[in-house]
Amino acid sequence: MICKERTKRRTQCYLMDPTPQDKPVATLADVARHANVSTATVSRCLNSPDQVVGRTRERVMQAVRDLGYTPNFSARALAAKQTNTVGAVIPTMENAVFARGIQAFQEELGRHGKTLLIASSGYKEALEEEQVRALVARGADALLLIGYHRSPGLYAFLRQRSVPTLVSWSYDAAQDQPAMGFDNKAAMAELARLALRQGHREIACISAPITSNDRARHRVEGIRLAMAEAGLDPFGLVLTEVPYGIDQGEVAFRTALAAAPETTLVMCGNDVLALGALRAAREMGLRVPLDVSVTGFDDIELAILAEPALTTVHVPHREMGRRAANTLIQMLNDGETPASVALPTDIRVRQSLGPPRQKTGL
Amino acid sequence: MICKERTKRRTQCYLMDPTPQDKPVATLADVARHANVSTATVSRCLNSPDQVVGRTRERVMQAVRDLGYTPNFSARALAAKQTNTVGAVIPTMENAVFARGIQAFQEELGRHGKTLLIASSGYKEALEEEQVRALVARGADALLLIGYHRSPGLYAFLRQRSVPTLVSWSYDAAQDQPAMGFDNKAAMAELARLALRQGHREIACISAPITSNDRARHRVEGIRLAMAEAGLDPFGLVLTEVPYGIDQGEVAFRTALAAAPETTLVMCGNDVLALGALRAAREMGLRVPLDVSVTGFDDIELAILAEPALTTVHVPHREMGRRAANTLIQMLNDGETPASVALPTDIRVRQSLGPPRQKTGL
DNA sequence: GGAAAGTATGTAAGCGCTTACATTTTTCGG
DNA sequence: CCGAAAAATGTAAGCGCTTACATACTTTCC
Repeated sequence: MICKERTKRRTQCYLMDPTPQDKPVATLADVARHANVSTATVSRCLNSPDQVVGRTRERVMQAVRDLGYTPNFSARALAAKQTNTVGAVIPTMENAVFARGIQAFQEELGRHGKTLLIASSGYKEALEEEQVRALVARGADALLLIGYHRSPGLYAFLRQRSVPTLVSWSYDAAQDQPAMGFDNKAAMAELARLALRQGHREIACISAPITSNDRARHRVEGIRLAMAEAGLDPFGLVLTEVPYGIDQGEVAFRTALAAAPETTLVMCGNDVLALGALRAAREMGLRVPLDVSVTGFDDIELAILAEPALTTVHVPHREMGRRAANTLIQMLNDGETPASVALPTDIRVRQSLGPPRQKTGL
Repeated sequence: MICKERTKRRTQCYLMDPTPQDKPVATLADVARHANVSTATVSRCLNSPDQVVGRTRERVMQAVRDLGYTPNFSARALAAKQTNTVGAVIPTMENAVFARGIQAFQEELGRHGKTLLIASSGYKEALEEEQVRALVARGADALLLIGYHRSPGLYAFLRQRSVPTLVSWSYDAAQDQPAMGFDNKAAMAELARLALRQGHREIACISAPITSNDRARHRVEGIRLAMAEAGLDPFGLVLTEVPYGIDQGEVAFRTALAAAPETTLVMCGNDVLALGALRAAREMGLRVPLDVSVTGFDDIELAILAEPALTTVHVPHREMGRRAANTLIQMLNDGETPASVALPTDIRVRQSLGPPRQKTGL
């Protein structure tokens, strides 16, 4: 049972609730008393052990063990004005892509003694802003954010609080915000060029909503760029925007094909949508890639397991996470703004993309 | 640039680094001064607004806005001795199952004004213990843990610190630790019974390492239970233990079939391993379920997309996460230990399980 | 109109730690 | 063996907030 009514002196808790486990938790001062040194010495033992002579250190460490002392994080953060914590706001953990990148990010941070605080925004801009502010209030020393798109006010806030911030999952040479990402537009354009070379002309795109999601927007732009290069009208692209999810991909595929039955290629903004599209195609009795080709983006583990295996853009998520961590740590140490990095992506050609069906006197 | 050398008076920072963004962040006291009230009043405005009369409140809130004040989390936590933070240690975020449950957990916590702190242990017991201690040191008011298996010392620590703790993803009536989970053994036994009824006798199991993972162990036990019920030797089960991952499932499938070529059914400890098994089967030219049946556990989204679709145990992960959040919040409020809950699971019969092949005079 | 009771606000003592500066102890060259 | 420099340790002032208790101001009711 918890001692809820806070009372001035902790010992009074005993009166109200004398359960044995409510023994007050050991503090630095307890350790100091037990080891017969000052609190400063204990603190030094914990934070910079080599400033303390061996014999004393032993004694203090023994006291720490005896009392089962654990430093209080809040007190430490308050006094030292740094938390060794890095925050990250991602759209959702349910997207394997973020889970993978963030896992690597966290592992690398851990290796450097930093802790990761994750928040998710559900792809909602307002919620993201809230989460960012919450992480800063909690003392995040640095921040990892996904994509560039967010209010100028938020960027200003981050600058005012001097919180080193790194953008990820995106790379845009035109932006001056440092990033560790990849060029969504170029990557998707390359995939589109490949498809166009195979003869596709009637193209549909299933994408996440593009207004507040630069990754999604850039991918669509990539398709349009390739179409323009090939002499097609970039606005001939049939675009269907849906939220994230396999089901959504399924729905969107039906919508798109209903709107444009001539479609021979459906390029999806990510693999999850593509998987949904594949499912819809199967249910509709369309053979992939004979009747219609489908492509994805991300190269999640399941892309290769799908039937047919998904042609997609491979993104080095783990490497991105790892390197983002290193970059952020360096920003923290040097206080310098690093140059943005565009990680290379490459196309994984598999079965879901083939030449378009011959026009049989339709 | 960050003012790194800490100096006694903040203003001295200016001397070393007069960049404009280093303007000191507004504190409670600043707000109080600006609104011409005491810090206590400001604090009350923020935490229990109805204790403050309207006119004063307005004035304070205006000051808060004017100064762009954000409360300092560490200071608040230190003074109030509570953080409104719940911690969770999961094996890995890369497992969609945890991602999904935790996402729901977080959403529900958010609805109640609590923040989630996630750590991952990589399925390593020692690391998990470390993470738990770290979360407690950071002031987690409560904890969500996966499975029962952990050192008694850790449980003792949690009790001593009176941190309400809920076990999840597991349910065992024999344990007195409160849980919001499901009965892994019973669920797997049911699936095994179904398979046995179809005539399978040569069974292999691909599982995560079972020594320090009660979920995995209970699932294996479930298979053995069903085998025993059917008059088979429970230790005739060919068990292959591998780490988590599609690739691992693939490897394990080959190993298992090499060791026991007669196998007609491969029951996997989770869907990811099963997906790997499916892939291996395909590569080996085995038809599923004609030559060999495969089952999974969890019912991840992709189970239905696999070829053939995976017969598996459906687990209500989102509901589990949501209810775990509610239970934990209740524990926090009442200080009472709730009864454990076993959520119902059910079998999703799909194509990957069929009757065993006829013995053709092998 | 004034005492009692209730409301609103202020005062100030911590919460558990870090760290600048002061003091004590050790080391070491001459 | 002495004194100065270096190393180890101690002292105490915060960090930014909450909250028990004190005080001031309103109501309420006889």
